[in-house]
Amino acid sequence: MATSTAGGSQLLDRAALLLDLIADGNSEGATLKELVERSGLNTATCHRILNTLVGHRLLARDDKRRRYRLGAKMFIYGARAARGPGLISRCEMSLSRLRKKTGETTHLMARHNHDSLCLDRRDGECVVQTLTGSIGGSVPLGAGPGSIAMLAFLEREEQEFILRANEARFASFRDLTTDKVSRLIEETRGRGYAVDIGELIPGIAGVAMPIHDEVGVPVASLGFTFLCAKIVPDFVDNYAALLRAEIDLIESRN
Amino acid sequence: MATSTAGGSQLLDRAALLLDLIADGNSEGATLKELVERSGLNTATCHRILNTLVGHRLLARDDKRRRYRLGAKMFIYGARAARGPGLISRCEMSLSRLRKKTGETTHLMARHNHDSLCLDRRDGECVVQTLTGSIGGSVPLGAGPGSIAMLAFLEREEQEFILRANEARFASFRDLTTDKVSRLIEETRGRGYAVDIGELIPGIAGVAMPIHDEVGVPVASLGFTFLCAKIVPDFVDNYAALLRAEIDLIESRN
DNA sequence: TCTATCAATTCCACATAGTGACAAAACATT
DNA sequence: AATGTTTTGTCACTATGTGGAATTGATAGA
Repeated sequence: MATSTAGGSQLLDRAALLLDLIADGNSEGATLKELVERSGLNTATCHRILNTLVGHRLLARDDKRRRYRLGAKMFIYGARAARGPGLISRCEMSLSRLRKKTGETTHLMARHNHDSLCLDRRDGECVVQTLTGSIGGSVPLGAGPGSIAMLAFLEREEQEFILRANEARFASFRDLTTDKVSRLIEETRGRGYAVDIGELIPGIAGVAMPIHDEVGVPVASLGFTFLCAKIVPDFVDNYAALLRAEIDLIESRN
Repeated sequence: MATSTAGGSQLLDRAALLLDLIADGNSEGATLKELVERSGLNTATCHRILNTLVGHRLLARDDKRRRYRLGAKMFIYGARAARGPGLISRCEMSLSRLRKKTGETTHLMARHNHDSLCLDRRDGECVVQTLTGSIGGSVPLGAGPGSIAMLAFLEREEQEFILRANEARFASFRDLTTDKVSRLIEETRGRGYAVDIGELIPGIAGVAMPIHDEVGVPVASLGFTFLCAKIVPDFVDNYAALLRAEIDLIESRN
């Protein structure tokens, strides 16, 4: 998970760790006890840090003060960050253009630890079921083309680590196994983009391509979700070409 | 600004303060020097904290490492928080319903320090110019109905403080002065919701109503933006009734 | 190209701020 | 009433974070 900032400051590192643990919690909200266990911190220390974060509204307490979750400040910072010159605003136009050109549902996914998370999307003309649902939804890295597109271009070592970590979670997806994901990774590497045709959700297909940061690490992906029924020869290639063009544009602004 | 958590932890308090200062920076990005001045921290200390936050990707450095802005984690936390049982997801349905019933642009605004910020919105059938633009945009508290709706129901003392703080910034809005805002506040208090008919942007009107938290403090507002030309008798009242109904629903879930 | 200036970064000795063990009160859940 | 969990406190210790000063790095002007 590489939560070690080395020359950082202990308290801040711990606070950041707790924020991450809480953000990771699949179901929303983590209890003190869980956080103590997962972070390895002393109960008193953990509680003190959480309290301070709640005080600053970076976290919020719920259910009659028994569970911690991300706080109101996070909405605000998130919204603010989205406006700044970050990923989301750099991809905004691309999403809209892709949506307009094709009429399909388009999305921007980003990586967060072992998950792939929907940062932004444009809904298509016909409503299709997507893995992540709307903004904020997440799936284990490895499930779905948007997710594979990122995973495929990570370092081998990291890939394997993530595959092992997510192994159990793949079970809840149709026919998904570590082996299958490995195969998809190879295909995606060869092809340059990820494709899924009705494998995860019957009748639903997806194409996605990774976005790399300045140093070449894949940090996000741009993709389409559409109905398998629409596919005709060259259909997928054409969509991939559209993605390629937008991503070239996005990456050129790095 | 009440950034004192009293029994908090110094380092965390400072880090939270810096995050806020950076998020507040109207133009994106703040330099170390600015942050040192505005926070009153020692340069070295400030630098160390910022570095650690950058290490955790809560902040990001730009322009060849010369400016700090909100980092990638903020997108992620923001997106995650939006999904949880917070304001955004509690209002999601309401926004969509309001948009559907009226065909107008609807938005959810929240308060952040002295600003009012667009957390979510649904675009209407005809594109209208709005004060805040899309998600993440902000205006000084006092400008625009979505903003007045919140300001009007704050404590008097706080209102006055904010008015004084924002005085200079009102100048960049059409005909806006502290006096005028005060007048609008009174009207809004009496009426229960805020209305602007072509005053800030010629030809554009807005209605907005505050959302209160568990203890009755206004934390957000729900509103419409539409063309003045559409207005007929009872038009605004009808829209206000729609807002009222949705907000009752939202607040009942507190 | 060289120099002056201001900003950003690194260093380091010191004291404060945060730690964790323990205990006990306040809540929840059964 | 009994159990388990969360919250609040106290306290001695020292690792942690602090800030002054020095170093390095950028920018602009000559």
